[in-house]
Amino acid sequence: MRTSNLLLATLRDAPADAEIASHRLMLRAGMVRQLAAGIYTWLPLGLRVLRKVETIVRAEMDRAGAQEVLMPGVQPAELWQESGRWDKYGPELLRLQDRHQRHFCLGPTHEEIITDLVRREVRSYRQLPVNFYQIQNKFRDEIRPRFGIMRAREFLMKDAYSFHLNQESLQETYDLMYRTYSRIFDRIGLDYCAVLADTGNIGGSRSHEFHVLADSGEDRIVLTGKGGYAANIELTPAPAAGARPAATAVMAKVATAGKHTIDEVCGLLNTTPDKCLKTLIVVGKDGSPVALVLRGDHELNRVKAESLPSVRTPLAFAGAEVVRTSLGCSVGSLGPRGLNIPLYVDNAAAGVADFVCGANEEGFHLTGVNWGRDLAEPQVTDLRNICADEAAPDGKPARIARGIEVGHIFQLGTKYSEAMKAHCLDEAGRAVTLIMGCYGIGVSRVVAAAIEQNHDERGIIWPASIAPFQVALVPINMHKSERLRAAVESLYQELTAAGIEVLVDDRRERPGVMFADMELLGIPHRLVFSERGLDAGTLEYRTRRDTEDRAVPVAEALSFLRAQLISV
RNA sequence: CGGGGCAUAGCGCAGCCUGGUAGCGCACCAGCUUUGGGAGCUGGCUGUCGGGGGUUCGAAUCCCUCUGCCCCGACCA
Repeated sequence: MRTSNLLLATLRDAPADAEIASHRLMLRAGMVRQLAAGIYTWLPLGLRVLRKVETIVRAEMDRAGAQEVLMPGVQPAELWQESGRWDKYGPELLRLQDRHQRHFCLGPTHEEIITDLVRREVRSYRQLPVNFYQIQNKFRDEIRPRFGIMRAREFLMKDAYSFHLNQESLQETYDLMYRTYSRIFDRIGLDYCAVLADTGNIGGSRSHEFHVLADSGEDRIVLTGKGGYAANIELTPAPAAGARPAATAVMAKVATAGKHTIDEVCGLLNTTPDKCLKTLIVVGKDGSPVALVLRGDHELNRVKAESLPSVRTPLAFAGAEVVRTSLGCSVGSLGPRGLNIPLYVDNAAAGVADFVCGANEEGFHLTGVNWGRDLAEPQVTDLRNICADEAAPDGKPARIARGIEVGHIFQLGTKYSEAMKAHCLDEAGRAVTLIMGCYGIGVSRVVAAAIEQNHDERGIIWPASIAPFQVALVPINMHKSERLRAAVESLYQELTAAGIEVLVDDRRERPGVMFADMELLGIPHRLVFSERGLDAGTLEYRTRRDTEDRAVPVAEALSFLRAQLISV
């Protein structure tokens, strides 16, 4: 490819609203352009990368015996009503009507469609197990699309669905997919890990997420080292508290006017957050408030809270108004003592003696409060996120890292097959409900995640596996030298014939501009042509990560590059 | 959805408070000079100032309204 024939839409400045590195760089490098909130056009350069990821994913899925299909993006409401998700999915499901006022949605995922297909086409156990996959755009009307391609509303996903006669068969395919995903992310060359995960909206039992480790990740994962515990923090149990110390203080009410935050109250009362309890009011199943009590230095875990029977899903905090009218004071003065609403207390909060908490009276807190003496022994549960260095379930200290979820595999069980009556006959001729697994990879997100993990101040540094081009040829002042033009052209033909993807910068630009653009694009290898070099019979070579040039004899350029392409 | 912010040329921004008929940098086009790390000079193009309504002799500027985009959203519970 020649830059004269490529939409090289590089920008010196990124739009002001691009927050994270991958978003800025994808815009600056001319990979994508935003059309609407969370909706992007892929430009030629970006599409090359996206296709690279897709190709690797497809090859490994095929290798694992999965069969590719392509399902519709627009899906009839009937199937979603049949599975029960038409009502449960919520506003993330973009619904629309056709000219006959029939209801449809844009597919955020395809369990219903594949289950419908399989119940029609698969009749016998002899056809099982099967695993169908597709690589297709999905649409999820996210509350808040952000970070560019990372959390877009329309995005490219590989989704696969497997069907089985029994749990053992599902487990086999699940394990195979686990290995396949590992191969995929190994091949792409990302620093990733697989962790135990919550099943969320899709449903099912066992599941693993694959995370690319990066500080900009929206998820937090708990790790205890190689081969140890690895899970999303959402479902990592926090360790139980030790025995509660004996009460020593006398309960007292103190004026704390104007002090609402844990830190403010600690400052005033000369204590620390771990001696304070905070009381969060969330919306209950029936709409009435429910109190959750945590230690002042701990964080509420959303998934754990949502698993409480009397808490409404999705978790929502009660509004300030509701709190004031139903509980008689503002949120900064709440405490568990004397609250006559359902009260759930975190393990750690239940283990504190002589604690500080709000008095449920505007401008007052209580000190020296003790469970079982000043208020009833609490109903104890695990409500919080585990903290760094606390004991993980395997007993080792937890390390907490940030991750970008790029893959997720689930054992769905019979959630969809039962609701949609997907059966087939077993060896004895009995109708058996199929058992399902499902396996997703955010293909477009992988592109963004790769950039998050591989960039510097000058631009993107692509892993070779997904770079849009392997080699950039940069001629200096080519318009002045026919000899130089001929040398570039000759090597370009030679490399192309050898199957190497080359981008020749044939623009009549100054060297600085070409260097800067090629580095922004993140092309792994660069060869610079100059009159000076040709006089010496050499080209200058450097990789995207180098800062020094190496002289390479023109005649050896091809063999040299071949060797480099293998080693890098 | 709640809270906040922004909307002026392709991108980044100023002008708005205090109303007087739109500007800067980059990009783009032409020419000349340059040519090893985002060149210099000269000349040029580019705007329904997000849409609609109102106030006014006059609105980018003040008021109302709609739309779009962005940020934040337990840790004040």
